[in-house]
Amino acid sequence: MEENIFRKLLEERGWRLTKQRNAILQKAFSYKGHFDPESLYLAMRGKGMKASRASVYRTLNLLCECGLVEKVGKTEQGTIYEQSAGRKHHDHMICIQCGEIIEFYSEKIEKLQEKICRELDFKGKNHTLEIRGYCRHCHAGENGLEGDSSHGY
Amino acid sequence: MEENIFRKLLEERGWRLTKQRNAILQKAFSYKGHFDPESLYLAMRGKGMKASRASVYRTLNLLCECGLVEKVGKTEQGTIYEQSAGRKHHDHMICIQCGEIIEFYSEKIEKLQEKICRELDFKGKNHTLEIRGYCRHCHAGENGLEGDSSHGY
DNA sequence: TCTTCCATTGAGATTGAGTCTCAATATAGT
DNA sequence: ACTATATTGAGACTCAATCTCAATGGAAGA
Repeated sequence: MEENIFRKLLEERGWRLTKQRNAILQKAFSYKGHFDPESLYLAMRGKGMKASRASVYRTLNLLCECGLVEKVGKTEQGTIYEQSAGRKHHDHMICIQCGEIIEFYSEKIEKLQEKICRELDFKGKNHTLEIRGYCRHCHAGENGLEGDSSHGY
Repeated sequence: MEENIFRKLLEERGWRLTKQRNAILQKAFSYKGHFDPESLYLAMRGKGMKASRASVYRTLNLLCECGLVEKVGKTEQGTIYEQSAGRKHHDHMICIQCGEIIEFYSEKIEKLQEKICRELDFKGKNHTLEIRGYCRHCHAGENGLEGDSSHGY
């Protein structure tokens, strides 16, 4: 039961595992992939478990500090989170048509980043690599119409 | 004079090069590096050239569509832009202590991304790679205290 | 030049994510 | 149970960004 991991991590920092925090925790981990605070909040209202918007945001921040959850990025619709406990690091492709998010991982890219950090004397803590474009389903039939081939794509 | 390039691009789309648009254009291009809409707006108020906040946001969106300017990313303080006309694509390191932004470019990383896109049948349009951490000046003297070495850094 | 038409502007209202406030409530330790 | 402290939640607040709509202004024709 992962709740115990949470409790331990929380207690190490002198935090309490309250009903609300636990509920938010459970809900966050019920998502296999990505989620945003507002959806999580609304989804919880539906069920018996409820917590205020303020608590949802507060708790998500705590979970981030614990390293159980992490911010993937900011979009027009707000911050996107995902659970990170036990998950391997990965990067994202985002379809700008349908919004699909595809995860990928490249050992080579990771290594190259480390190399560049060393070269520039930068102490990297984390990073995000986000490729925006059209997914398999959305670029079917298009003839590469508009724009911006300046990046070599 | 780059203004002519702008005018041509605007006219191609049936847009007018108004005083305000031109002023915003000039101001945006006066930045060598990154800028945000609010700063640009405030900086303009100071000078003779002025435009409303609404026009600044509207015009920056137009400039993005033209490809003259591009969104680098979203931060707590809002969207960061940079001019992209004539500039080579590059990625960013951001110091989470002092906010310094370091630009870098890696041909190898670019190529790897293209390869991964092909493999996953994803039509990449653009991307952002952002490494967060501590710059040369800010990590001096630290002993790698807190956190998150899970990414290999 | 005058007039009509339509794009553009700007002040302020509005939205929406996220944070803050603070009184009420819950919990831990004694 | 009592006290001290942590937490909660409703709603106020902040701030970026967009929207509204009356007023402005430039372009093209009469």
